[in-house]
Amino acid sequence: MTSRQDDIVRAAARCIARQGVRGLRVHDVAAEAGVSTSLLYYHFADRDGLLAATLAHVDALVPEPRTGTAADLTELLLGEITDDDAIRAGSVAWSELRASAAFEDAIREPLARRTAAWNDRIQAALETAGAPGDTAMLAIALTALVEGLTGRWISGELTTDEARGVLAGTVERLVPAGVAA
Amino acid sequence: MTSRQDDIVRAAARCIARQGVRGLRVHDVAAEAGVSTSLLYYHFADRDGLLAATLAHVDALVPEPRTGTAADLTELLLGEITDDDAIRAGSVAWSELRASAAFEDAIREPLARRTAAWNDRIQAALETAGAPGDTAMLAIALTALVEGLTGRWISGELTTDEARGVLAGTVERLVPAGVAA
DNA sequence: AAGCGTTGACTGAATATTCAGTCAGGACCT
DNA sequence: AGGTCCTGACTGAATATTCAGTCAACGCTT
Repeated sequence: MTSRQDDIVRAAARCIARQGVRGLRVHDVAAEAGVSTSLLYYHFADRDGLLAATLAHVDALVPEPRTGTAADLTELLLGEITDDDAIRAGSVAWSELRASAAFEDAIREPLARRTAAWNDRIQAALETAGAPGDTAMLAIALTALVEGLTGRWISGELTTDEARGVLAGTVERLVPAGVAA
Repeated sequence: MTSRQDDIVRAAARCIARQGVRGLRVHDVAAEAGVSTSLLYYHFADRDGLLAATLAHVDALVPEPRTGTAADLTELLLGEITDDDAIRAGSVAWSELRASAAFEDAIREPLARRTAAWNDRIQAALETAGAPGDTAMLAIALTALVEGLTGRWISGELTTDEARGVLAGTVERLVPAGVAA
């Protein structure tokens, strides 16, 4: 991956955050990267190839799951919903990918892989915290809850604070009090 | 609404279930309905008009919120995730709309209205059931959880039974045992 | 060092494709 | 005849894709 390819892929990621996968225009990507449209076709086979490279790039950006400590759990989850622009852009892209997965087989596998990693990370945090019961199930529920709240958040139905409040309140109810300390 | 209009609207709904709102092509709708593209423009002003009629149609299919009884709560929520084709198609469309709302202002308001009605219904069920605490917040959390799980379900990461299992298990944890009885 | 051939990166302009939307008119009714 | 429902053929705008050719840099020869 040359630096120019990298520029293009990063530009594509920004465009996706703004317009969604299906709103992605090669012309826009070229403009965003400050190169000619043709160059995209020099470096990538076609629009789909560019898309694949961009997904791989975004995928690689996510830090590897670390084993969380007890204190991390709530923080880990709340970290997905903040006023940080990069976080919000990531959430928009994620939500877009999630919805697109129903129609485009190509993105299911990477999406599933990342979801699984996220679930594992949350489950590890739950177990470190000594949460009782089926922690695997609980982890899925928590990450799904975050995704659901994120959807409300980015579609403007909940403010950042409201979404965070609901999330924090629910975690408190789901995971016995001592754990969050 | 003539029967032909109805055919078209139903065809559009099927197309949306397959391709999503943003993947909806008027040509495909016409083919699905077995009529010419031109006829769509005879019956509807434009693509957006067709879309609006289709959304209204789908909307009308959803039963009016009734005051739920205690026994209803879990059932009410689980009803969103079943092997019924119509339910699944509705979920796909809903998820698509939710993701699109980040990019298209036009659909935010109707989406928010339906979400609010759904939240109210769940909150009412919670109160009838005598659930303690902030029932408004809990209702939001539960509906958001359903949306999150639905996303996993329609993107193939969870089977119907797995999604239902996680949902049922989480409701049980969130709402004190006696309530579900 | 100066000339020469070659290559990889890149561009502008042209072309191909996709798609919503239009229009003139046909069929069928009353 | 006149209205209603309907169609096939078309258009224009937006978009993706291709292509011929430019340019700077590099190695090789003398």
